[in-house]
Amino acid sequence: MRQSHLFTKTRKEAPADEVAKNAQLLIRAGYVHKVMAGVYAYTPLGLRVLENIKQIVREEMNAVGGQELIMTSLQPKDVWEETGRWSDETVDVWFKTKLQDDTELGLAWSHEEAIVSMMAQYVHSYKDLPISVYQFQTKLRNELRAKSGIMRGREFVMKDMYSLHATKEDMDEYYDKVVEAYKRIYERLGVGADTFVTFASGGAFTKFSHEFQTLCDAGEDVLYIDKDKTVAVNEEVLDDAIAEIGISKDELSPTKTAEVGNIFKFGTEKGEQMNVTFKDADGMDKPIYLASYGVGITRVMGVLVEKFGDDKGLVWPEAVAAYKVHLVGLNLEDAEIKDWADGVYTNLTKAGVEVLYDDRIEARAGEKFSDSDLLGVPYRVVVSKKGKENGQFEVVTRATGEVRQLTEEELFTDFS
RNA sequence: CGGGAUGUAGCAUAAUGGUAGUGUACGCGGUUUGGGACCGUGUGGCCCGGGUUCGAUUCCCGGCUUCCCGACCA
Repeated sequence: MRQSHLFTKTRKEAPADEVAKNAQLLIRAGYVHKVMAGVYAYTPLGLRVLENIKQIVREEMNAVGGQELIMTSLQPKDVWEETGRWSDETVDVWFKTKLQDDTELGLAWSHEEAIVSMMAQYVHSYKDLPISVYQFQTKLRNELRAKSGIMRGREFVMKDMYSLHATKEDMDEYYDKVVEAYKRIYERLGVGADTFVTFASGGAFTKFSHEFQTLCDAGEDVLYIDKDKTVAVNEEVLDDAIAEIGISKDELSPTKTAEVGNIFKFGTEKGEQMNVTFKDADGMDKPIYLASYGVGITRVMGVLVEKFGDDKGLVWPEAVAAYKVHLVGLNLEDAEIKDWADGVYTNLTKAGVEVLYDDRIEARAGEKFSDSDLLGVPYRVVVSKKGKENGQFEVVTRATGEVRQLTEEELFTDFS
């Protein structure tokens, strides 16, 4: 991508109304555009990051047999009434609307009921199970208070997977597999060492529910963690947990974390409420077992910004960066240098390297370097008159600041 | 939803009961050219409604917006 073609521009100052680091940096660098409180558009750079995160999640979900689909944002009322979750008293984040004939509709804040309702048409026998389906969907939640930039919005992208089983054993076994898949996801996203699986709190499903919490100052949760990071307990269940584990509270220290995943087992609850059953080997009707598994894709993006961003701007883990290489062209007013830089860009791209090429002729070096730091692309490769003369490229690793001088051959070996 | 703030140009800000200044960004001209350089010049603005007043961006009332704290958060 030629930077001169990007419609987004970097800016020196963040809007005064953004306090969250993630929103400040993402807006300054041109990855997101704020539309209203808790609602952000993803511009081309931001979308690429989002898609990269999704792809990692997608690969891991596929690896445990998940089949991707996409449900709808418009939800019929009756399906949610079957489980008692249409009521605003029970679910206070509903956006509701009406068809022109006054039929009430809900805008999906989650999809358990939607999935189960759909699956009633496809699941008839124990031979049809298990089934695991997932989607990336925009969830709409009428939060009383949006906050923390893209980490808690009213509209956000979530990966939600649902697994249906004939038996509790099968569900439990699959659930454990997904826990491992989730660990791989966070590992690949670069936050594996800082992410903990904890018992979730609240509701009737506490003991069947787990959260994935990543250390993050901007998070809303508090985890009690021991020195070796082997024990991590959610503050909300602290007293019960330390009693159970037999550990003293003094050995744990509170740390702020952000919830990046939440998984839970419904068991047969939804199947019973919605009368979704299958025939077992004896020909008896049995309610399906259901478990669900969520990852907040946009929130994860925010967490990565919060964790890795520094005073100069964004710092993306290589696995999710919008581009791998930021090719920064200097002295481009010199046609000879420009041709050469263009050639490097073309060849790197042809070699399969994702390159953002700062081909702006009028921008000065200082501005380009500042932009490069702000954009957070993992590797900056400088092409300049100086470099052309000595046949070398300056390669700077954004995260560490490490500087290398590579020949053109080394450059291509390194990056393709 | 309770509490506290907030609203002036694309962005960041200043002053003001008599229609608004600066920085940045943007346009044009010129000098520069490895860390947001400089000179000149130009374009562009008072959240909405009502009230007080000769006159309101300013004061008052209401609304809306955005942010923060709390509550909430399958």
